[in-house]
Amino acid sequence: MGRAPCCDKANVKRGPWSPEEDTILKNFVEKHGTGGNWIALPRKAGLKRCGKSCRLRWLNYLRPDIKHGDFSEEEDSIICSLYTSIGSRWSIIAAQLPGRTDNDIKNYWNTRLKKKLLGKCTKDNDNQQIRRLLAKEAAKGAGIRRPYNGDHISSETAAMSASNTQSSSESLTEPATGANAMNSPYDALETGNVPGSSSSESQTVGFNATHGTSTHYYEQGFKQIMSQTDQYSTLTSMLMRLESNESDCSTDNIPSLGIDTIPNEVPFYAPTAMNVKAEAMERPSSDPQLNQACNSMPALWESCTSNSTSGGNNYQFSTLMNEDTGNFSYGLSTEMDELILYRNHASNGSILQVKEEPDYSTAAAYWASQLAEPAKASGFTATICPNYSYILPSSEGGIGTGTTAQGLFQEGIIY
DNA sequence: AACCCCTTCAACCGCATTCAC
DNA sequence: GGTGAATGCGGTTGAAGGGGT
Repeated sequence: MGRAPCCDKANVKRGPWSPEEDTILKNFVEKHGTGGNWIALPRKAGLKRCGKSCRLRWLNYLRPDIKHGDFSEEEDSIICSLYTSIGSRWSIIAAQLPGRTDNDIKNYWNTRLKKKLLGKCTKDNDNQQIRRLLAKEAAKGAGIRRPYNGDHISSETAAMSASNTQSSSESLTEPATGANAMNSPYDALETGNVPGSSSSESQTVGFNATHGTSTHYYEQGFKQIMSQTDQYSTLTSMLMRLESNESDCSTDNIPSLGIDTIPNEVPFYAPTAMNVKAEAMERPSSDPQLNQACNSMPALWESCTSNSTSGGNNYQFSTLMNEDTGNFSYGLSTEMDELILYRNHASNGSILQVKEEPDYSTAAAYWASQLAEPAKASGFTATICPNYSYILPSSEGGIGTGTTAQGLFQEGIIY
């Protein structure tokens, strides 16, 4: 049996609101407020409307601070940026655009903005291009970075939902400051002026958390890392999805969580310059250049992957491609990065079994001694990755979020 | 003038979440 | 803690209007 209707459908008017109805509703709400009860409001106001309909009419049309009319370039950028970061969470996006309603923004995106971006794409590679355009549109606008920096991950949902109360969280539109500030991620890419890349800042990479459970561990670890990225909110939502399905996080079940579809979705290409795509662990790759790299180092690859799945020192050899530049970089990630990935390989299958301390020094040394030269010899450029994340395919057990190159680069090991 | 197609956007619907008891 | 009601949210629908033929 379905849910009981909220009102008597036979006795309520539906369809467009008349000016008279608007006047009645507007006068009533301005005089009495909503009384905290939309269901009872139409009866009190003398309207033959469903309470939900009244609420919608008021919120989307009648309330005094509604802004009608065309969207500005800045608003476009904000929408692009947030859509790229968090997807179709229109109420959160609307909270960043005073006077705009979620319905407005949703309609605007679906009918115009998306087409505007698509119009710039060629027919052959729309998906690739729209991602890049989104990233670039987003990078143009509003300095939206690190949207939830400083908040406990578990409180993200609340912070997002309570969109009007941001006292404890950083405003979405407030530009990043301090070591994390960056005019545009593209700037960093072009200039090599990587935040946190100086020697004095290199020690900030690592994880200071003391560890109880993996949840605590990656909350702390990811918070620290992702506070330096544009992708914090994206990854947070991803992690929360996994957290909510903890008991199902076996290797076999990862695909059922839908995680392996994420890389194809626009929202998971956050508005960074990098759009780094992970090709790691997916051999053979569709990319010949990547295959060449992998094939030139089979022993290393096997060594790394076998170590990774053993539950021991989980160093992961990764080959990352920067979609914007076409350059490749090599990385070596430690357990922090593969928390999601490798917890599935733990002998008992428990996600709580993770190594406590990611060891970037060792990882970096390993890179330097074992991987850097072969990488160089293969003719690949190690691209500086100031802030990035990557998403691994599920073929080897799930997804991971990467900080490998960042850690290594900040250690000053790479070139 | 009539018809068709397309775009826009207000409104609806059903589900999820929150709230009150 | 459980339950039902209220609210919030995002996807979808369909009426209205504009432009082209």
